Amino acid sequence: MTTSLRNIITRHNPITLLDSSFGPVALAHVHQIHAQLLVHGHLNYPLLFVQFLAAVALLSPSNTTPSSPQHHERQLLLLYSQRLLDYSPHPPTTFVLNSLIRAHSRGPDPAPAFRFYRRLLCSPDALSPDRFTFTFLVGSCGRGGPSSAAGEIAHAAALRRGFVSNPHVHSALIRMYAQFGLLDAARRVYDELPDPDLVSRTAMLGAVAAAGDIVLARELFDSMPRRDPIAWNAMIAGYSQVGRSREALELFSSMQLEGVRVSVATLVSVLTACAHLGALDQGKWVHAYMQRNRLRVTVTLGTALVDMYSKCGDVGRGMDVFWRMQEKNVYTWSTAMSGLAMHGAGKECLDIFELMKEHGVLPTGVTFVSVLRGCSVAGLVEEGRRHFDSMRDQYGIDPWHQHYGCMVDLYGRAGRLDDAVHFINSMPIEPHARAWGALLNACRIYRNIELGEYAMKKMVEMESKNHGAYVLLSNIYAESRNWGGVNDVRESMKAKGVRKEPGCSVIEVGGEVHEFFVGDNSHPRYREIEVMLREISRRLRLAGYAAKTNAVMFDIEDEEKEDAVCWHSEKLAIAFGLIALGEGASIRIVKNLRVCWDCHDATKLISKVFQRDIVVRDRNRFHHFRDGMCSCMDYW
DNA sequence: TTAGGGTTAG
Repeated sequence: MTTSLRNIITRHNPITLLDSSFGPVALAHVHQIHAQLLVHGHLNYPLLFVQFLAAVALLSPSNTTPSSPQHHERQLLLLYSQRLLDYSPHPPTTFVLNSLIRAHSRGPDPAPAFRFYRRLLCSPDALSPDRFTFTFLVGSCGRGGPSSAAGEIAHAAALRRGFVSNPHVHSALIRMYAQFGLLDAARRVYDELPDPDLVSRTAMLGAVAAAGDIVLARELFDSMPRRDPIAWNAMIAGYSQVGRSREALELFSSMQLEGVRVSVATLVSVLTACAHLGALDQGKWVHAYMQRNRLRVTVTLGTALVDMYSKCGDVGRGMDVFWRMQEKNVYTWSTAMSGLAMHGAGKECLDIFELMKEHGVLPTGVTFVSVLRGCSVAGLVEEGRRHFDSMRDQYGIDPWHQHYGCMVDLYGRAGRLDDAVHFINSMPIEPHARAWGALLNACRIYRNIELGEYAMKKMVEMESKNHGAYVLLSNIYAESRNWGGVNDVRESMKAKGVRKEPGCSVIEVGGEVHEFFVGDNSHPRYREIEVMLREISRRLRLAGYAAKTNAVMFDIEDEEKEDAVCWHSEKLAIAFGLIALGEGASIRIVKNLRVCWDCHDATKLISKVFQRDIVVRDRNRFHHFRDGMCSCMDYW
């Protein structure tokens, strides 16, 4: 081809219209462009033919939700590019096959990528795979299926042909083994290079966050000769993923102090940390930062924002964000549903579920956890049963332990204890401790000692050190003033060396997170807190409240009952909130355990006597206290 | 003409 002809073709090249920066391309466009190329005879030129094929193939890779219209479209584009290859007048080149391997590498199944790899090896023109081939081929492994065999084959081939030290292949291998959870294998690859580059170091750091070894991850981070924004993100994400949320936020502060560029990925991890901590002020700050810097609200970022608002107690604002989001995926819908269920808005949760289905989004197992919780908090037993049955019948999802647990909870909360027991007995899988736990909680609500003892026995058989079982049973006895029973539980805990997880409540004041443990006097403003606690007791007593000392049995080791009630971590946090927050500001607490009856009653009364809205997130759900009432209607 | 690391729901 002469240079002038090439220029003309390039200038009017319709293939450039397939560039992904033009946004989604419909198959119809591809047909049009194909027709044009044919009419003008452009496809006779191998270069343009190859360019066209590669462009079509590259339109397809993306993580679309199976069965979504976009997914279908992309599958058709993949088929289209394969047809082009099959009917090509030109022999395939490594570039063309690389393009197809890459196109398949983003999908859930590495098999088609390997098909094209074999085609490359068996080509009559004796083509050889190159560094690009292995980057894509390795990248296709690790996402789908439990088998790491394909990945090992790709690794071996890359090794044989000497491509492992290519930085792209090297980092792809580390990431692949990390995705299989094979940390040792990732480490061996990492150690093969004497001086891995920043990308490989970050991949290794990510592999060590994912495996939960946060200390080693931090060592890797600190030992990096140089760090770019992605390395910072990886470390922040690591903290966030293992629940070390405070460290995540601290590192985010350092990142800003050092003037490192903040990206969407950073903010997603920061929002996750805020959601975990219940740090609404900091979460709001991130939202404002996004608006100030006009950051594009991607699906992931928007979803993280919805989650943050819901988990920080402001589900209304979370739903505002949700409705404004242009693009929603199954994560977004499930997050919103989970938030609504957590706040007791079961009916709304189910409405969103219907809307999601109308939008053609396929629910996952996680979605159904929210659906069933929504039914549970709304007391919709039959509807819950229908949804549970539809999981397998309509969507081919085998229920997980969690779904069975939700069903027991659903029957139990509705007072249908017999149905709950029957459900457990008819489970096709071995009932797990949580299922018995849900039954035990129902026995607490409905004060069924006999069944409660049985559920507890089953629960302890499975998890002998599950302190939750002991606490629940102890409460059942205490509620019925069966002090002998309470004592037995206490002795049995001591004998088995079971310790109750210490209660911890967190409250955010002025963007700072304050943490309180049971009987904790380490806070710098403890003196004032103590005075406020006395004031609370005085005013509650005036209002006719007597502490329910039986709930003290939560604190198995504490002998001073009356005092201990006052010292539960959420009371400390509430007292601090009353002191440190402005007049009328609502108090938001995040607690690691379930709220006990006494704290629940006391908080209701505090909300009335002090005229304060109090929002408590406990292990399971939210409680909105206002004017002496709680949104859970004493049902949790 | 092709490339690697960080990002969401229970």
